[in-house]
Amino acid sequence: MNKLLVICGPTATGKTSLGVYLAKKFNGEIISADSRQVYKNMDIGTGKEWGKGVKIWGYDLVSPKEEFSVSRYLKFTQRTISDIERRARLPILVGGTGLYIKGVVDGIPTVNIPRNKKLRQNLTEMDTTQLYEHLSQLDSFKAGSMNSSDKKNPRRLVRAIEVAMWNIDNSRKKNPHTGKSFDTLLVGLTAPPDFLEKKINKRVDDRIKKGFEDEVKKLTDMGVDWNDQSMMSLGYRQWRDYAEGAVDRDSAVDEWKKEERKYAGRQMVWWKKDPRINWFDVSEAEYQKRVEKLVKKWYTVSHAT
RNA sequence: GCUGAGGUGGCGGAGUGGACAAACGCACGAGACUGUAAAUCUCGCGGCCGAAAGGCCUACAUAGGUUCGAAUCCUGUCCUCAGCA
Repeated sequence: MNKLLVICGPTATGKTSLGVYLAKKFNGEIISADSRQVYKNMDIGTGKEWGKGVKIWGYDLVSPKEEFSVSRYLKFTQRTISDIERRARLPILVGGTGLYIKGVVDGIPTVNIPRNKKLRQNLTEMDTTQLYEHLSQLDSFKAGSMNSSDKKNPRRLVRAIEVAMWNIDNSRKKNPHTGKSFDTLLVGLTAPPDFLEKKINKRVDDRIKKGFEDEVKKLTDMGVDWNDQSMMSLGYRQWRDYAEGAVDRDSAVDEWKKEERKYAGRQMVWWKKDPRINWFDVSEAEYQKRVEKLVKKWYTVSHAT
């Protein structure tokens, strides 16, 4: 079975650095699993790290005016991973977008069911109760299996309806995306909250120093709308309030840092229930060596199979 | 010193006699997650008991008072801010 190394964990834990380090040791190439680095012209704010002597795939896939999705991401990774394997190198998936990693590692069965714009348009008027009611009529099983949070989440309800409609219209066809199975090693990076907070704050300050403000200006100048999916990213989104004069610069920066911290928390909620992840605390000395040891063991053992 | 406004939970801020442990927002905590995922959404958030229903206690600067009943009315005290001296 082909190998896939995954490095996940909350923002600002140094995933890419570790990825680069391991790529050099194990003849690997990195694939970014980051839903924001896919946008062109958003370099500083999303923390792209070029030129580290290792090939990094997954940056600059689309224009920031475009819509992106897990589906597109998975199509991209399928191609790219095959390509890396063909060259007999190790694919290293590195990133903080849990759903994207899940898609690659475990597959998402309904991912190839396309969006239905017309349907979505028609559904915008409905509130969550009505949406849920509607879903129940189309697919009572799905409706019944939703948890109390998703039942009140319009976005999820709309998609569930979309999937249900598709299934009705295409009952013959099967369109499963099971994903390819890999011999996967999952490495997770964490840090104590106060350590992480300092790192986050510093990183935000660095990004501003590197010219984040100009980057945002270029984006709006080239016609990217504040409401575009890409601009809903951390930092850009908080910058809007400053750019529009609603808040002063310092508050925007503080807000950005705060949201970044909250995001790290959400990321941990996603991963901490996955027992397959091997966790490492990046505030501990020599952690990279210990990861390397683990990877080495996995790398050599599976080669024999 | 005088006059006016005001002191509510970690914060902002509602409430002006009963449905108040106190709207709403923020922060905080816990979670969800199958084509927007750096997105979106849910729950909790004075204390104690309880699985829950619910119960008990302490609370709206502070000390008293009026009332069946007060964060809401009255009085004293202490603070804060604004205007005048």
